[in-house]
Amino acid sequence: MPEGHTIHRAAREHDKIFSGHCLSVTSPQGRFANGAARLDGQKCTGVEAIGKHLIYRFEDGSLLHIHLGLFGRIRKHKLPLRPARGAVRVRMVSAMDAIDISGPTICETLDEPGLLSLKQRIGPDVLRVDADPSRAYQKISKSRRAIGHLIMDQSVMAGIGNIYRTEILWRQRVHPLTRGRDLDGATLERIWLDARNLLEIGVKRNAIITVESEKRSKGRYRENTNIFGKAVCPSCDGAVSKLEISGRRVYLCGNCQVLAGAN
DNA sequence: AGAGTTGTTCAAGC
DNA sequence: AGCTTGAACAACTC
Repeated sequence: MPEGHTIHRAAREHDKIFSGHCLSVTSPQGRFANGAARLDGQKCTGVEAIGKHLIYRFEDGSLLHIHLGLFGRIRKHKLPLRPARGAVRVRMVSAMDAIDISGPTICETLDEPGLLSLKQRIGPDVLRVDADPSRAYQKISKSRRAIGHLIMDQSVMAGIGNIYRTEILWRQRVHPLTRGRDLDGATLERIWLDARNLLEIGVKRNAIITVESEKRSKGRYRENTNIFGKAVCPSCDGAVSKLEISGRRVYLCGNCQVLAGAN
């Protein structure tokens, strides 16, 4: 489920509803919720997203570290609560609100040094105001690997997942197989800014929306993309082709996206 | 029912 | 060293 926007949206929402409140923290399915018992009954002091990682802080200094992986989900519930449905690993309940977390690949308590090492191995996060994109630009311009790989590599820059990768490169007319070192600084900056722009829209809308003029459909959240999962390029009407990069599918338009520096 | 998936890490081999 | 590949894991949808 999650690209970076999902996690940042959750962090903002959970910070609002949980900060300053005592939480009941339980682990209905036991497995995985390493250290959860120690958090039970404590006051939450803040929630933060770092790339696709979520950090909940508690008053005794404990940190709960969550990564949803490919299948993890967070569901918000109304009180009174019903018993957890499905494989819920952690449930957090305040006087007003509750969430269930299912399927995380990481669910553990962390100390400050652990958080520091997490922050150090993650690249600048496009959704964080304290991000330093030049760290990403430097890595990319030294690499001969495909830009389609690099922008989704969380140690290069954090937040982009498989759908945004396709959409950003199409919007910026960059061929996903272009080597990092063959892209100029201006292009890298366009990629960064577009990523931030799109993910921020994702946070607000709770959906991946990458098309320019979207009619605000009432009711349901709906994903709306240009070429991800599409057969025809909306810009030139040419056929969309498919590639695999970093083991995941990438869509591209061979007319619109230029392979720079091929030689 | 079985394949597919908005992710990541690790190990082994080149 | 850097890059690639494959496996493992997770929970749900169609």
